[in-house]
Amino acid sequence: MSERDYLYKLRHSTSHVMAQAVLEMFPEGKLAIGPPIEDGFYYDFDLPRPLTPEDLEHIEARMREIIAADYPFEYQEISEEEARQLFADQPYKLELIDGIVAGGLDEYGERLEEAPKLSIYRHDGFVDLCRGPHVERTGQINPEAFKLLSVAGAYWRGDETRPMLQRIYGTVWETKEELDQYLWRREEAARRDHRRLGKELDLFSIHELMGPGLICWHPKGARIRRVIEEFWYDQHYRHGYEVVYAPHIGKGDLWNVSGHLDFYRESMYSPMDVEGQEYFIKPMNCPPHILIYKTRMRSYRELPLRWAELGTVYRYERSGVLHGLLRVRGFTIDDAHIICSPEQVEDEIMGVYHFSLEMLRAFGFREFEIYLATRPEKFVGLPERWDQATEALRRALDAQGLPYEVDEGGGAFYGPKIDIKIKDALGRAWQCTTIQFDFNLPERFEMTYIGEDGQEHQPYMVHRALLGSLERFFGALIEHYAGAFPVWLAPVQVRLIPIADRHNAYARQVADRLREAGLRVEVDDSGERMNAKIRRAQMEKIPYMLVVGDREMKAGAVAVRLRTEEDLGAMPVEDFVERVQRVIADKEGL
RNA sequence: GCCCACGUAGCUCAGCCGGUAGAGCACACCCUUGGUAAGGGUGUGGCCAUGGGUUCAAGUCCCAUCGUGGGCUCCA
Repeated sequence: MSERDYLYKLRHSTSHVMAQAVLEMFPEGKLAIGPPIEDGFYYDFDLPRPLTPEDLEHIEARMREIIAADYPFEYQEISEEEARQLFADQPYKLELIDGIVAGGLDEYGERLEEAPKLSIYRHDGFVDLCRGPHVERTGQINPEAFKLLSVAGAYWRGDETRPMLQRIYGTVWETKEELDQYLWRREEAARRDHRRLGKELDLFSIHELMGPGLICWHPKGARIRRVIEEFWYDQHYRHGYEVVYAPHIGKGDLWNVSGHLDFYRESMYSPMDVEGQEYFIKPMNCPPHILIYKTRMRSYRELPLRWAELGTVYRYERSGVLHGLLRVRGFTIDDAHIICSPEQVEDEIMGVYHFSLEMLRAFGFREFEIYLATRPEKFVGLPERWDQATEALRRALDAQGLPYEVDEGGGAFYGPKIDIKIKDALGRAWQCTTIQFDFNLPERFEMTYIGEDGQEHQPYMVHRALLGSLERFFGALIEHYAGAFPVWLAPVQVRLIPIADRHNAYARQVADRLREAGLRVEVDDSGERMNAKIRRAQMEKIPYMLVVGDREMKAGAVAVRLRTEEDLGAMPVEDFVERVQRVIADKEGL
């Protein structure tokens, strides 16, 4: 959203109107910042007491009065002195002024490009330090088209060592219709929330008794996981990978060599004592893969080695960050490590990137956010190697021709990376694919291979996950399809619905035939009426409902109803099998 | 971890100003055998998250803990 956009101005202006209303309620309140954001705006305040939902109603009501009064927004450039005087009792504003004057920092603490300039916006009695731009008058805000949504805690400048402020989120649009549409979108997103669908569709559960962030996969969720895993193994063998398996715990010495105890300890669980030795649950899969590499002398002729593992790891995550399947404490990475020569690394990166998009597309994802994350402040390895590696990643991205953003300083301490994200139902982006260079481990484990020249060389190592983790990817899949999985993934593909009990035997006979053809089938022989059976199958989002009664029994047929409510009428069982097998092979359609 | 809110039957939720717990769905049994989204009846089911406190009396008020949700910070 550009600063020139009307919506940007509208949201920014609404945020000021809200701040005025809040300050009138709490004259001693302190203002932090209040920018427009995607779909709305927020404003951070330091207030004498927590806000309640009722407060939001009062604030909204007062905002409507301010809007109705149609005050003009007035822009004014001021000197540093004037600014300091004006905001003398607003410590956060003073800090902002310090930033702008001293370092040319904007309200987020980011460096400003243009020369620092102090300006304010006024309307009615309210003044705010602000670059603008704004709409001309408060009356331009449609009182029917805004809504305050929630109050949340937020650290001043996003720094957890600074004070916790109260943030009010709001949304505003040009028309009431647009607001209603937005609110409807939010409700729709909540309806397809993977946590809700996971319960409704009996896919997975999380238990207080088990521990937060630990997932139990139910039979139906596990069915889907198995399909994903089988497809994944198949694709990896096709792409020249080998599969390896490694233990889930390892001695402290291993994690010392790898550097995890130095760099990653805060994400690792406390050690367990085994005969006086410390063992740790693995937070990553790389070290054992390297041990496999080091079991013998390696020749350049073997490279590249591509070793994959669906490796389950456990990481400590702060309790507040856990989120359904998307952020958990135990998860299975669809991991692989590519060990290759420096000359091979660019092709390997290219190959992984291509493979990744192929994989994500197979699961129906079409929109991605792609990032190239570069060297962070804290890093290991030589800067020249970083540059070289970053360039290799950049060339791979350019070759594919998809738009990407550069995340400056967002790389891991051991190497630059490419990340691919997909979005969840509420618009939050979640990382799936990550392709990262690793300058650290080959060094630490003294990995070598014998080159064409008969000398020892250190190989390059690329660490990559395509789906990210099976848990997170499953969560994204659930939301993406709102639980109506494509046929190849659906835990139950076909439900047989006998009209009366006398059709049960025929239904079972058909089910046997379908199972023989490799389909996942269930017979609903509950004593319910057909309508109830259909309703139940419909709510379970089963792709095919096969109704069988006297007519079908006589004809050796099935009456096919799709979950889209389309009725295909009766067809011979073999025709149905053929249709479904085609749909499964296509990975789409019904 | 931090801020705020929440935690009542397997699920979704009522439960007033403190006076000993309720609905729908699900589940079990009985009747019904019905052609494309809920047939009817009967019944089972609750340590009101956990532990303290206030009170004659706590699902209800207070505190702590655990868990969940919305955010912040951090990550696959």
